Amino acid sequence: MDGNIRFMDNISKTEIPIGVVASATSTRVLEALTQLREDIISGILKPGEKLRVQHLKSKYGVGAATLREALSLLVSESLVTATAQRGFNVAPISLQDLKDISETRTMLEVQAAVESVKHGDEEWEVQLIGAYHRLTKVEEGTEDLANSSTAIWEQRNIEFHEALVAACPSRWIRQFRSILHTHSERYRRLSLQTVGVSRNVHIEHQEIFDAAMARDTKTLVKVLTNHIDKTFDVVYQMVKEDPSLNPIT
Amino acid sequence: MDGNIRFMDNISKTEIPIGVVASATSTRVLEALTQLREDIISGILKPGEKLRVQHLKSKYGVGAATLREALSLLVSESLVTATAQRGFNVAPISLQDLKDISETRTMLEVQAAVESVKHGDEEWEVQLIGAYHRLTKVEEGTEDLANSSTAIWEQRNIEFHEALVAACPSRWIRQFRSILHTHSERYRRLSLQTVGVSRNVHIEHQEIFDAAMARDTKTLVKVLTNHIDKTFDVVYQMVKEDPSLNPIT
DNA sequence: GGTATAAAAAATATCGACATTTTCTATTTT
DNA sequence: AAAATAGAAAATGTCGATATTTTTTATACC
Repeated sequence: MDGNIRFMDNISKTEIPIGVVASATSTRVLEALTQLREDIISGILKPGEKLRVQHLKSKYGVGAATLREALSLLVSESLVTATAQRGFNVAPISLQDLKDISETRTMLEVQAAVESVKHGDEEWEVQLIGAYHRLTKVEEGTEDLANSSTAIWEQRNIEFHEALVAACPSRWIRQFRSILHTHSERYRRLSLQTVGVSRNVHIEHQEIFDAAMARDTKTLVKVLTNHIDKTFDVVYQMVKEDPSLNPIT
Repeated sequence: MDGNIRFMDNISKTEIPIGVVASATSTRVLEALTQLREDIISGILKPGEKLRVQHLKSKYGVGAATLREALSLLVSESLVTATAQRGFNVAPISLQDLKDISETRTMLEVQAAVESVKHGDEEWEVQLIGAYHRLTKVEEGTEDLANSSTAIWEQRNIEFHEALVAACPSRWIRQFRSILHTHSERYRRLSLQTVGVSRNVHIEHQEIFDAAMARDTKTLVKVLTNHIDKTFDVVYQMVKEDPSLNPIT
C-alpha cells in the first residue's frame, strides 16, 4: 500500500495535500521510498536497526543523496528516525508504543468515523459499499488466509478503513489516523503470520459497516472501539510472548 | 482500552524519539532545516510558494542534495509538500485549514493536558511552574510587546504549552499536538504583528496554569478550550479580512 | 584485569556536475 | 483569435567523489 503517499486523482474537492504526492512519472526517490516502507513494515528491516546509507544504496540501486532523501521522507511517517551525525534508524518498537498507538488510534479513528458518518453523502456510501464488498470477498474466501491472499487482505483492509473515514472533514485527523493505522499494521505484521486465526475479523468489519450505513453513531463508536481493541489484544499477546519481537525488557 | 491497562504494569518507561533528533555537533542539513522552518513560519517564504532548489541553495549556502534533504525533513512537520518531478512547495494556507487545525488541536491538547495532570509528578510541577514564571515575566512586561520581545514571548509560550502536556504518557498525542501548535503559531504570525492587542492572553494562561496545578480537570478543559478558541477567533478575523493572506476564495 | 589512548576503519554528510523532466515562450496552424 | 506545437530555458532529480565525524580496533598504561 502507498501508506501516506496519496494519489490525488480520485479526490474531487479542492483539498490541499499533506506530505508527499506522487505524479505521473515516478522518481528514484519514490521507488526507494516505497520499497523501504514495505521492508520496514514487513520486518525485513528490523525495528531499531541502523540504516547504513553506504550499504543500502547498493541494495536499492540508488545514490547516497537519493537514499537519504527517501529516508528523510519516511521520517514524515515516523517509520524512520534521523539523528544528526549518526544517520538513520528504523523506528523501534515496544509494548508501550503499541499500546500508545492503539489508544491514540482509537481516539482519532472513532472521531473520524463519527464525523464521516455525519458528513458522508451518497458518493461516500457508494465507495464504502465497494470497499466493504471487496474486503468481504477476501475475508470469506478462506478460513485462514493463504500467503498470497494476506497481501490482498491487507490492502483491502486499509482501503475499507480509509473509505469509512473518507467523509471526515478534518484532513489532519485523517492524516494522523492514517499514520497510526500504518504503524498498527506494522505491529500486526511483525507478530502475526495470518489474519483471523483466533477471531472472526469479518464479523467486526460487518458490524462497523452496518453501523456506518445505518448512521448509528452510538453503535459505530462501540464496535469500532472494540475492533481496534481486539486487534491490540491479539498483537499484544504475541509481542509479549515472543522475546525476539520485543527488544524492550 | 482501559480494560487492558492491567497488562501494562510491566511496560518500560523508556521513551523512544520520533522524528529528527539533534546531537552534539550540528550539520548543514539541520542548519538549513532550522532556518527554513523559521522562514516558513514567519512568512518570509509565503504559503504555497514554490521552493526552487537551484535558487534556495545559494540563499542558504548549501548544496542541492543537502537542501533537498532539509526540505524532505520539513515534510514531517507538514510545513512543506513534495510532489514527484515538481519539487517542493511551502504548505498552503486556508480558512478551512485554520479551522481544522484549531479544532483538532483542541481535541489533542485538551486530552494531553488532562492526561498530563493525571500523571504529572513533582518534577512536572516544577517544570511547569518554571515555564509559567518565564512566560509571566514577558507577558506582564509590556502592554503590547515590542518586536524583540515578541520572539521571546513566542518561545516561552511554546515552552509553557509543552510543559503543560509534558507528563502525558502518549508520545503520539504529544507529537501530533506539537505539529498542530506550530501550524497554529504560523497562522498567528502570518496575520498578527503583536500579541494581546485585543485580549489579555496572560489571564488565559494564568487560568490554565492554576487549573493544572490544582489538578482541576474540569476547569482545565474549559479554560484550555477557551484559550485555543480565542486564538482561533482573533486569527480567523484577521485572515478573513486580509485578502493578501487568504489565497483561497 | 580493567581502563585510557591512539591509530585505523567505517559511516555520515556534503558538494559539484550532469541527465531528465517540466515549464515557459515564440511560432505555426485551424 | 484561440489552440496546438516545437524549441529554448529553467528546474528537478541523480550520481560519484570527498571531507568530516563516529565507531571500532589495537596498544599502552596503571
